[in-house]
Amino acid sequence: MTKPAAPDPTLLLDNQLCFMIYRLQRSITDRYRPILAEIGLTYPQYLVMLALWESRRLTVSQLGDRLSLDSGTLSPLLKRLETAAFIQRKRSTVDERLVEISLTARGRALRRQALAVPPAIGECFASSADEYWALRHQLSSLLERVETANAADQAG
Amino acid sequence: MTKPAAPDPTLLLDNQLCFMIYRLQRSITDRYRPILAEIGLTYPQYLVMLALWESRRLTVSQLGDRLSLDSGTLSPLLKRLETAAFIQRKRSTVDERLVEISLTARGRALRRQALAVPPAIGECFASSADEYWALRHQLSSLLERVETANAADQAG
DNA sequence: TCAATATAAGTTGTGCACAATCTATTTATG
DNA sequence: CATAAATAGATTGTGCACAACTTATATTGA
Repeated sequence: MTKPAAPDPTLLLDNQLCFMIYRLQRSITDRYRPILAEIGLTYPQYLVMLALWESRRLTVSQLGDRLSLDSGTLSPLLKRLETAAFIQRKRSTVDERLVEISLTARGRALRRQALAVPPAIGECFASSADEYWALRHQLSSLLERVETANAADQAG
Repeated sequence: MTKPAAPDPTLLLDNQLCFMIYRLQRSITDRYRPILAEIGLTYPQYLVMLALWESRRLTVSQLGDRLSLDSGTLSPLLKRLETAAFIQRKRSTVDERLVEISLTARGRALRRQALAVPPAIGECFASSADEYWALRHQLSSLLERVETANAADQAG
């Protein structure tokens, strides 16, 4: 008779909140993928476009701050959005280190189509407004705790 | 005087729960990265090892079911774990389509070191047991809703 | 003024994720 | 039994993420 492989519950996969959030994130991306594909975007590209529809004109590092992404991720992503003619990149004349990202006419026009995305996703996140706000609150405090812990590690 | 760029709140980045979960997932991975690096694992590799510490022996597709990953992701990942001598792969003699993944001595030994991971992550997920279980419940019902919606799309 | 430092963006290399395809094996069916 | 269909796993190609490095420009301060 052999001992059970993992008697200690601390390492059980299903006890890990991180595993739940890992699956949740991929599930959500799965849900967005076919809907965003219809308007020619991936999920990270959609987030960039959301940021630009709010701000029209951002430097690469401002976008990075907004989305918590570095130039190693953004540079090639933005190149693809430029190839798709949704955005323009222009060196700033004031400070030639900066590259300013702005929407093209096609990028601005895409916003009308994107308005159909949230309804198409449906109510799978929350079945009521109350639930939505409760969840939003929980997730935001969880996010803050993790980011604070990370920042503390960075410093200490 | 120009109109605000995004008067419609449905496309505001910060109103998207998905964006919160996207950042949360990356924040959590950031938190695990340095801790797991000390025992020579990435975060997805850690999840695979957790599954194997529970089951000792799994086929590639059983692992895929457990983690919701396909062979396109698992094959190269398992190859890296094999190179690191944490796991072994062996063709099943009963059904030669199957590849059985099992732990090496080194892989089993790694479990003792991994026991230090959850304490090292600390209490950034929940500050109390009650909060932990509440969060776990919320996330699991959210996950189920999204997966159900995805499955419904698949069918319909 | 001009050398040290800092900042912005891009590049390179590694490792997931996932779609699409391929090969080998097994099971189902005529 | 022979062939069609299904299944398991690997491979290829694309697109993030992120670390480490490079180049160009700006800022600083001796």
